[in-house]
Parts: sequence; C-alpha cells; structure tokens
Amino acid sequence: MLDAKRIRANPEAIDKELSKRYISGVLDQFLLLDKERRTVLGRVEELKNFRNNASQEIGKKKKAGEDTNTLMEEVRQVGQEIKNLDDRIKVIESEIEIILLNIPNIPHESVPVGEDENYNVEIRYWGKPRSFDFEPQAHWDLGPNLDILDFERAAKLSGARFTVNKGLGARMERAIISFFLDIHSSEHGYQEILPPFMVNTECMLGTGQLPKFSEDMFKLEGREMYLVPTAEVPLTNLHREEILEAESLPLYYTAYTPCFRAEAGSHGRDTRGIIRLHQFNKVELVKIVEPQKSYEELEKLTADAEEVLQLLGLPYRVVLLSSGDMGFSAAKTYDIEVWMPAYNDYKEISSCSNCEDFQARRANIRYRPAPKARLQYVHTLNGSGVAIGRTLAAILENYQQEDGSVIIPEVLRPYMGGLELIKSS
RNA sequence: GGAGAGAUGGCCGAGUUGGUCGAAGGCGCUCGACUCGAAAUCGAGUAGGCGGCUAAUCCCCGCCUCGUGAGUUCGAAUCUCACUCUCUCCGCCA
Repeated sequence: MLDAKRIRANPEAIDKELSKRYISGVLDQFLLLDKERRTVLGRVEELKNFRNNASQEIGKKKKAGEDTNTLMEEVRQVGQEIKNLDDRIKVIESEIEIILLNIPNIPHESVPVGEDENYNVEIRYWGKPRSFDFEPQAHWDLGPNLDILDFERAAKLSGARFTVNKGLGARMERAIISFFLDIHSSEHGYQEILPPFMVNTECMLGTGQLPKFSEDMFKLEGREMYLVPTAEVPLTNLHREEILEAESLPLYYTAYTPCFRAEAGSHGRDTRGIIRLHQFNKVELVKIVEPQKSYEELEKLTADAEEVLQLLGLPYRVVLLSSGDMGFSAAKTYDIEVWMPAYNDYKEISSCSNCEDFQARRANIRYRPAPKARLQYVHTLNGSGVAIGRTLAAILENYQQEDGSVIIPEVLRPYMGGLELIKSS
C-alpha cells in the first residue's frame, strides 16, 4: 500500500512512477475522495469539539443543581448531524481503502522499465550447462521410467497439475527440503519456522495477495481461510500489527511449506511434469529489516538462495525483472533461473524481492529507530530458497545418464542414506 | 460440542453505583543528579492514528482509539447486543 500522504503531496510524481507499471489514472478518484474526506472531517471535528465541551458543561451544571434541558436538546441535535457526517466519512474511507489496496508497489529506480519479460536484464550466470552426448530425457519421462513420479495416479486422486512422489522420489523431495533448511538455518542465520498452512484474510491482505488476486488462491469452503500460496504469507505476517525493537532487527526467517495455487489463467502452460502444480513444496526466505539496509539485504538474500544451487551443482542465471514483469508487492525482484535440459533454457526456480514498506504498511509492522524517535515501517523481503519440486526436476534432468539412471548430487547423499544413484529396478 | 472466566499503553496491572480517565501504580526505556566508573538511590520524561497549522516526520490546536462492530445517553474503558480471540473444566480426538 502506498502512503496516502505521499500521494496527496505529489500526485504527478506517483502517477509517473505507476506509469512504469503501465497503470494510469488510478489516483484521480483517490484525490477526489481524499479532498472530500478532509472537508467533512474538519466539520465533524468542530461539532465534536462543541459536543465534548457542552457535555462537560452539563456535568458541572447538574452537580450545581442548574437546569440543563436547553443545552441537552441542543447537543442532541448536533449529535444527529455528527452521526450523518461520520457515516459519510466511513463510506469515503472504505472507498479510499479499496483504491489504495489495489495499487501496486512503485518500482525502485534501478528496475528496468518495460512491459514484460523481454525487458528483463540478465545479471550473472553460474555454472555451465552440460553438453550431452546422448538425447537427454525430460523429467516427466525420467520420473515415471524410474518409478519415482506417478502422474497418472496423481490425476486419479486429484486431477491435473498434481504429482505423486514414490520411493526415492519421495525420499529425494524430503532430502532437498532438509538440506535447504539446514543450510539456511545453520549457515545463513535464518530462524527455522514451521507455520500454519492455512491463514486468514488479514494475512492475505497484509502481503498483497488480496484483494486483487483471490482467483489465484484456494479458499476454504465457508470459512475466511486460505491455503498458503507461499510461506512468504505466514512468515511476513508473523509480526503483523506489531511494534518491533530496533535491536531485534534484522529478522531472518526460513520455512518449508507446501504452496497451493489455483493457476487460473495458465491453462496450457507447462502442462507436463512438475513445473507448474496446484500443490508444490518450497523453502522460503523472509527478512524484516530497517529501511536503509533493505537493498543490501536483497543482494544477500539472493546470494543465499543462489548458494543452494551452487552446492547442488545446478547451472543458473540471475535476472533482474522489468517493471512490467514484477509482482504486485515488489519494488525490485531478482529471479533465479535454473538450467533445464528438456526446455533447453533457464526456468524460474526462485524469485527474490524487496517489498520496501509496501507490505509493512498493509500489515502494520513498525519499529522504533531509536528511543523516543517516531515509529517507522520496516522493509520486508522474501525469496524462494528455493522451489523444491523444480529443484528435483532440475536434478533429474541435469544429472541423468544415458541408461536413464540419475546420479544423486553429493550434498544430498547424507540425507539419502549414502545412496549415490537412482536407477530403475 | 457443553459450562465458566477474561481481553486496558512496549510489558505487568488498577479502574465496572456512566461525567475533567488516554487512563493510577509498577516494570522497562530516555535524560539528569550522585559516582573515578558502575550498581543502588533520587528527580523529570515516555501510547498510537487522523486532521489543521507548517519548510518540517519540531512545536501548537482539535478529533479518534481501553479486543472488533453496532446501540443506549447531553456524555461510555465503565451499561446493552453481536462477533473474534485467549484461558480453565467436561466430552471427543492425533
């Protein structure tokens, strides 16, 4: 959410910033309502001031045994007018809130301006895609052939866009989760959290999934609860409506959760394999930091996510997203894309964003910079560290051998009982 | 699911015959005194939001907020209703 005062003070500048996200004219209605709100507010506050003084006067007069009927009648009438004006203000404020909740974050100055992914900027590459001296298989062939992924039975259970991991497929998924959590908690200083997988509406508003993107999520029947689309939601909302001590910052959290997404509007995309599912596993990283440090922290967070891919020996590249390709809440986003032989291309496996105070404002997460100083909104960051299913797919494809077996990356072997190879039985 | 208790400032905790209560007291924190320094002690200060004024996120003025939302009243932390959450006991369950 943007700061209403900032919009009021400089609407042209904000409008220009929003044009980088190809949005225009959303401020006009806000400015109109904002002006009316302040006018009505001024009047009603005057009346309330009168009422407060008069009520006190009545108290005194009654104590002194004087007649108060005239004054009471007068205040009663003022009370009716106050009520009318208060009702109007309430309506205006809810309209203003709807407008503000639907405006995306403003891109950071370092973000390339452009309408889609074609304007993204490649930042760096790590590792070399392997050259195969045989025709590599896609993971959606490798998995079933090795009997570690079962799409047909998953369809029987739940329909399209689900998978069943079996045997070493299940074991490796669990191994990757443990490995990532261990690295981030032991090496990178994140506190491990196991949050609820269902959250309320306030959380979804706080991180920006609602009100705009309700069709992307799974909502529980008859309840104001949602299945988490990412652990970013529970982790960032841990401190919703809180005032944090400056000394407690920065806060680093990591969590494994399944992620549930309706994938509305992505029919026909990535229909094969485990790239795009309604339910997938992910280890997430979230940081809550002081504003002046957030961009430094974004670089570190991205590096933390990159490191797990380096340890797995998976080639990747880092891409800076353009203004039009960024998510709703982000001010700046790096995507990490892992090399996938079946696509002969890099495929997103992590998205690391600085949301600045956009989410903090919605979720009301503040801190006191110094004793006696005014409260300020914190900055929040999040990034996948990284997506588990896509990591499994990348391992299968990058570590496959000509006979269809798959070498287990060395760092995962301790998590898999020392096993070195997955081969069909 | 049944019965009962409760929700107040960063924290703990008074206040429920409605009226100078945004709110005693304590802790914590900040500043000062004492001290070589520290502890202890003493003194002062210390909620948030909105609006006006303003160069200002300094002052100053006003309005709102005692779980949330309605209501009664000239006036509500205090009374009424609904809801949410927490705790205790019973039942059920992993």
